[in-house]
Amino acid sequence: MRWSNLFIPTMKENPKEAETTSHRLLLRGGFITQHQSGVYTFLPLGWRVMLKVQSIIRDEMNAIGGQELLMPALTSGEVWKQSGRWESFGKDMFKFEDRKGKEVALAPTHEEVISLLAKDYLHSYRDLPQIWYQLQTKFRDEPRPRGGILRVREFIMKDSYSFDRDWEGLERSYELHKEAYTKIFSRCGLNFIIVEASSGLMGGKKSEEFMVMSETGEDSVVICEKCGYTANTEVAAAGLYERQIKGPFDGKKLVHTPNVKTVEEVSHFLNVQPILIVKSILYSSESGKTVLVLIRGDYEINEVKLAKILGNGFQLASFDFIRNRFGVEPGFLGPVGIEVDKIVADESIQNIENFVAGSNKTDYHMVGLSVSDLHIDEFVDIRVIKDGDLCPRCSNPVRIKNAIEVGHVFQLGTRYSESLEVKYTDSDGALKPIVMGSYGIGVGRIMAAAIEQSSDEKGIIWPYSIAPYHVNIVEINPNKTEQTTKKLYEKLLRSGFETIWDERNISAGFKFKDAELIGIPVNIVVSESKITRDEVEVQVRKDGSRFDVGIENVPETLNKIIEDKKL
RNA sequence: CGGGGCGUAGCGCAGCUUGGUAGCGCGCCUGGUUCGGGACCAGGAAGUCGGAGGUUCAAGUCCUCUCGCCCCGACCA
Repeated sequence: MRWSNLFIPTMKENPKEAETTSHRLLLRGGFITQHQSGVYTFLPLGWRVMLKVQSIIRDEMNAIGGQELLMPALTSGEVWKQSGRWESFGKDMFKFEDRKGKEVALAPTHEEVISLLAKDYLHSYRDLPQIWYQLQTKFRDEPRPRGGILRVREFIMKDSYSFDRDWEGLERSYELHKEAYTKIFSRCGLNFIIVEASSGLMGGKKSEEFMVMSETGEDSVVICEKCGYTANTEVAAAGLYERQIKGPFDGKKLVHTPNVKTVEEVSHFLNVQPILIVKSILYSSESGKTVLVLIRGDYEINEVKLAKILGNGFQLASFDFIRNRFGVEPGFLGPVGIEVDKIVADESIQNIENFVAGSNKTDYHMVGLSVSDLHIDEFVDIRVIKDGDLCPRCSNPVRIKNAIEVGHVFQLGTRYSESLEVKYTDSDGALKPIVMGSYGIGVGRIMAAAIEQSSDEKGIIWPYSIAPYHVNIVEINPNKTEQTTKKLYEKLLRSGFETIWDERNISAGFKFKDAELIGIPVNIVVSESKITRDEVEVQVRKDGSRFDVGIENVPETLNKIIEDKKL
């Protein structure tokens, strides 16, 4: 298409609301525009990228036997109540009433809907396995949308679901998805890693995430460069240093620490490192059971790990609960002499001696304590792994980096088939729950991640596979070279290159800036001087290289450049 | 939900302290000159100053309330 007919509203100046690279460049390049917090319109250029990504996804999903369908976004509240997620999603789900007063919800995901679909149609082991997928808009009322298109409230997701006879079947469907995902993200030009993950609200057993390393990512992952262990820090096991650390205190005693509550405050007040302070954190269950959790002051509690140990139903106790039950201000809670049902301690406590803890008396701490004073029932790993901690597999110090989650695969097992009674008759005549998997890809996140990973100060550098167009013809003197340029343009189209032709009557510099901003992989400069020698200039966006090419040989040369430079 | 910041022309901003006819740059429109790195000259259009209420002779500016957007953090005692 001719640029003068295209709708590409580029901006010279940075919109002030955009901080991350992808957000800024998508807005400036005229790819997206914001409608409200966390809700965007994809403008023609942006939508072309989205369509390309979706096309790659369809391609690879179909290749593993996936069948595309489309479920409703407007769902009945009833189905969520059946699975119990009406409550657990809570405010993250957009819920409202229709005119008859019936509760409905905009689907944040589709496990319930598809499970009920499977329940209606899959009755025999002969119907299994199945892989069904859709590309559809999801709605989640995120407390805080951020990073432009990275965390939004309305977004397009590819979600697929597998239905198998047994766990072995699920394992196969799961592996097929991992292979398909690997191809999808590779074809989209992303560098990614697969990490162990938490299954969170989805429920189920095994789960892994596909992560694109990026400073702007909201997730943090652990990477061991020695043995290759990778995991989301939400679930990463933490290795432990053997060395012992001793405090400076002269015997066990109570010290006056008026209004000194946090680890940081205690550390300053007593002039002792955080590592020598034991934090005491109280969890309580609805039935009134209490567990005191101890952790070293330099660590934080990993709620995911803790939930596995305590079981569901335990929550961080409120300040008032602590005051009423123990008659002490929360900041001075401690293990010595406290009456709780259980005391659980992180393993890291074993490595310290002669340390500080709360005293259960407001405005006082105990110093000079050792592990044997604490009456610990159980030592466990409940800490959030830190940069430099030891790898749980090989004890090499690990690194922690930010990442963007672009895909997530779950082995759901029978989480939904049990609660929604999705059962089939097996060959032995027995009624069994279908074993399910669930697999998601954020389409918009692929687009954003590609930019986070590939851009420069001039603009976006699209991977060829998802670029909105392949080639942009920059025509320097439109009124003098039109006939030749038109021929070139048409030849490129016939050769299969998605081409735009910038014949706008504006200065050359303007065209170059726009071209670089929107990141088309190849620019072809047509100028009067080179035309007289039957040549044009080919510019590669990725590395800035330029070649004078005979006008007749352009398509062949482009194919060669695309291959040589791995665009 | 807690903290911080910002709403003035399509975009980026000034004006608010100390109330007195709404401004700048870019973009847009018309005409002309340019034409390989966001051109130049001349002329022009465009703003309920986020919204409501109040104080005042007079409010973009002061007061109250409210809506929206961005960033940081979310029970770690």
